[in-house]
Amino acid sequence: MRISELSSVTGVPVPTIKFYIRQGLLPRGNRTAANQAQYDNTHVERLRLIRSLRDVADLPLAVIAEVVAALDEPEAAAQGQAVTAALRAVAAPEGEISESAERAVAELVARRGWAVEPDFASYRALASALTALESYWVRPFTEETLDRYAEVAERLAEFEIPEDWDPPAAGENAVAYAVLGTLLFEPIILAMRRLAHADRSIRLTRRAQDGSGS
Amino acid sequence: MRISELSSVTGVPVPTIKFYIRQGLLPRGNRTAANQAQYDNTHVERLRLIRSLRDVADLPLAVIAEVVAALDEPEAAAQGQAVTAALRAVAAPEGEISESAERAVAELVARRGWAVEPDFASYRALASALTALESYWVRPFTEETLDRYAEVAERLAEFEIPEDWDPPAAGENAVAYAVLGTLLFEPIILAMRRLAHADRSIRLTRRAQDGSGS
DNA sequence: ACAGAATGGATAGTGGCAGTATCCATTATG
DNA sequence: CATAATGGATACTGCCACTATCCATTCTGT
Repeated sequence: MRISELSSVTGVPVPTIKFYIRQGLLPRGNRTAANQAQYDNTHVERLRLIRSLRDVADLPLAVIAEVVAALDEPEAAAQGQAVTAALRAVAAPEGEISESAERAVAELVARRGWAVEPDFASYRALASALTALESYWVRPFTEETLDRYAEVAERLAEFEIPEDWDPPAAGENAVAYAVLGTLLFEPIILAMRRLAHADRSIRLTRRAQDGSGS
Repeated sequence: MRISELSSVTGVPVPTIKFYIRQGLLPRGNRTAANQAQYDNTHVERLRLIRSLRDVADLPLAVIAEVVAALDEPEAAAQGQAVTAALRAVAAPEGEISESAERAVAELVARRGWAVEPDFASYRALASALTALESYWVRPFTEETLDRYAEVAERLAEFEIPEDWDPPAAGENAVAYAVLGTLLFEPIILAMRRLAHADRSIRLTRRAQDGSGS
C-alpha cells in the first residue's frame, strides 16, 4: 500500500502522515525506489493507535512518541514491561510533591497492600495530584476519604482486568490494548461520575424542596 | 490591596493578572485614581479558582471564562443553576455522537433511573466518549460493562455528595466548591485506578508465573 | 519637594505545539 | 509520453497562553 491508500484507510491526511514519520511516531515505509515505499497493516494500526492516544487520551505527540518507542523495544523482557513503560510515559510527575501527600500515598499503599513501588509513575502521579489538591482545596481530606477512593479504584481494576487475564507479553497489539484499555476508558469513567453527581444533586435538591417547600 | 500584593499573595505574575483582566477572567480592581485600583479578597479567590481550573482540571482559558461568567450571573435563580452551567461549559460535546452510543446512554440512564435530561452536557459527553471508544476499541462493550461503570460512578457520587449536602445556592464560593469538587478529584481517581490496575496486573502475573513456572 | 519605583492600561512580541504548504527530483499510470 | 503521485526536506501557519514594552500618571522614601 502506498501513502495515499494509508491516508484514505485511516482518515489521516498525507502531510500529517509524513509529519508523524518525521517525528518518529510512525516507521518509514519500506523503500522500493527513490520515491516509492510500501506501507502495511502495522502502519495502519500504529496510526490508529497514535490517533486514539491523541484524540481520546489527549496525549501530546511527544508523549505518544515515548509510548510507541516503548512498544518498539525489541527485547522480549522489555515487551512484558512495555505496558508499564508506556504508562510511565503517560503519567508524568508534572509538578512538586509535598511531604504530606507523599506520606499519605505511602500509607495508603501500605494499608491496601498494593504491590507498587514508590518509583512507579502512577504512584507519583497520585502524590502530585494530592499535592495540587492541597493547595486549592481548603477542606482537608482524611485517610478515610482516600480509602473510599481506593476501594472504588480496586473495584474498577477487578472487573476491568478479569481473573483470567493474560499478561500481555505477546507483542505490540496486546500491549497497545492494555495501554488503550487504561486510557480510553478514562473519559467514560469521568463522564459517568459527572452524570451520577448530577443525578444525586438533583435528587437531594428535590428532597430538600419537598421537605421545606410549599 | 494593589496589584503587586495580589500577585505576591497568589503567586501569579503581575503581567498575567493584567492579561486575565483583559480576557474578562478577573474583574477590574476598584479604580481610585487614573492609575490606581483596589483589589480585595474576591480577587484573590477568583485568581485561585482560575489557577486551579487551569492547573488541575486543565481547562482552556476560554472555558474558564465561561465558568466564571456563570458564577457572576447575578440572578438568584441562576445561582442555583450555576454549577450546572459551569459544568456544561466544561463538558463540551467535542465531536460526533453515534446512533449506537446515543442509544446505549439513553438505555443506561433509563435502567439506572438517573434524573438527567438528554440535553445535559455530561450526558452528551458520555455519548461522545462511547462514540470515540467505538472507533478505537474493537472489542464490543456490553450493557453489563456499562452498568458496572455506572455502579462505580454511583458509589463515587454517594460519598462525594453527602446525604446532608446543601444545594449550593449561597453565592460564588459554594458554587465554585461544587465545580472544583467535581474537577479537582478527577486526577486522583484516575491515578488511583492506574495504581490499582498496576497492583492487579502485577498480582495476576505473579500468580500465572507461580502456576506455570519453575 | 523630588527622584525613582510602581501602577493601570494598551499594543506588540514570544514560544510551544501540531500540523499545512511548497518545492523538488523521481517514479508510476492512463 | 503527458500527467499525477510519491518520498523527502524546508518553510510557513494558526492557536494558545502568556511576556515585554511603552506611556502617562501616582505613590514612596529621603
